[in-house]
Amino acid sequence: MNVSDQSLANQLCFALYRASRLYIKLYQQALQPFALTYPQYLVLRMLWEADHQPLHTLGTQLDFGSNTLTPLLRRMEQRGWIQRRPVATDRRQLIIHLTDQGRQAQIPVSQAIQQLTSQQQLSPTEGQLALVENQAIIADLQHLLAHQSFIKEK
Amino acid sequence: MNVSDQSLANQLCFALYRASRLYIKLYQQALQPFALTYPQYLVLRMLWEADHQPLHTLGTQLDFGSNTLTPLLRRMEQRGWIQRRPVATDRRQLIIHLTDQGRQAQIPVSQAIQQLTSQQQLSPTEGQLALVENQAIIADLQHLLAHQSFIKEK
DNA sequence: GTAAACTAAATTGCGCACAATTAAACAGTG
DNA sequence: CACTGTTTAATTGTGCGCAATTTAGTTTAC
Repeated sequence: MNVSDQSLANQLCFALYRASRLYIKLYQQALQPFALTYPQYLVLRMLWEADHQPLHTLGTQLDFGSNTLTPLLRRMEQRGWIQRRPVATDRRQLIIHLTDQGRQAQIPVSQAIQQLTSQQQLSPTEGQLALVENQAIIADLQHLLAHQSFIKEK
Repeated sequence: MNVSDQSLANQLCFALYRASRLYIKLYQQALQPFALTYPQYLVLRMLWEADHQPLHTLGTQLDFGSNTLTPLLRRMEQRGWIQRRPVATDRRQLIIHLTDQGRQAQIPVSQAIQQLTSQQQLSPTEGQLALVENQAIIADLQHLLAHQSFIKEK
């Protein structure tokens, strides 16, 4: 963006911030009966897709560091969704895998989400467009932030 | 959205979540020299626009409750950006107004933000489009959430 | 083979977000 | 005036996010 677009960036950042919080609030309504939070649901979805992932891999996909994931996964283990297992070959790593409870939650949790998201009035076409636009923003910001931290090291 | 769009909603929610976090991370880089956080910057911008606002009004505009604003404003007062004054006519209310430091920060803070956001490669046209799309999502979600809480009360 | 560089998880500390509750003050009604 | 309902801020408790650091383990270079 060029120099005259302060206001656009401000509006866009704020819109993303509000939209994200509202969307998560909607998801939390569906997740509340399961005592799951949105970030925990994200972890479950990753594991439903591919079980037995190292903590590090989950972090890469969700853009979470160990400082976020370690306590989050501890809570999820306490509540019986997952288990955390050390790796024999590399004792730094931790493999996360689903419990039976975690696996069996997939269908009812997905249904609860669907029950709410299906009530959205937004057309799928507009949703698709928003998705593409926001992914472009993500790519742009990732590039910019990577470049910034490169500058900082100098 | 219709029932077949679980995956779209999931992707959209996650994209908003990631984009929001990345954008805020960019803003925090600009705000760090001033020891300001992004939500604190939002409050400052509201007050630069219109000083002497009640806590409640700030909360409405930013979609924050008193449970978020009360400690946030306390920290901002401690750091000299604002002052919190009781109202004579209604002792429940609290008027927030800028200090000299808070007023004088407008130009340097805005410049620091501009310095970073101007480096975005995203075209203003695309930014505009994303803004419009996301505002539609916000409106949709607000409507849906308001309706949901109406159901809950029954 | 071992010192240095690297990698991964955990820890620490702070500041949000937000649900739920409490407490205080105000406004309207009979 | 007392009563009821509403509005507003504050409080409490939980769970992220994330910068910065620490600890432990592994790989690489010499």
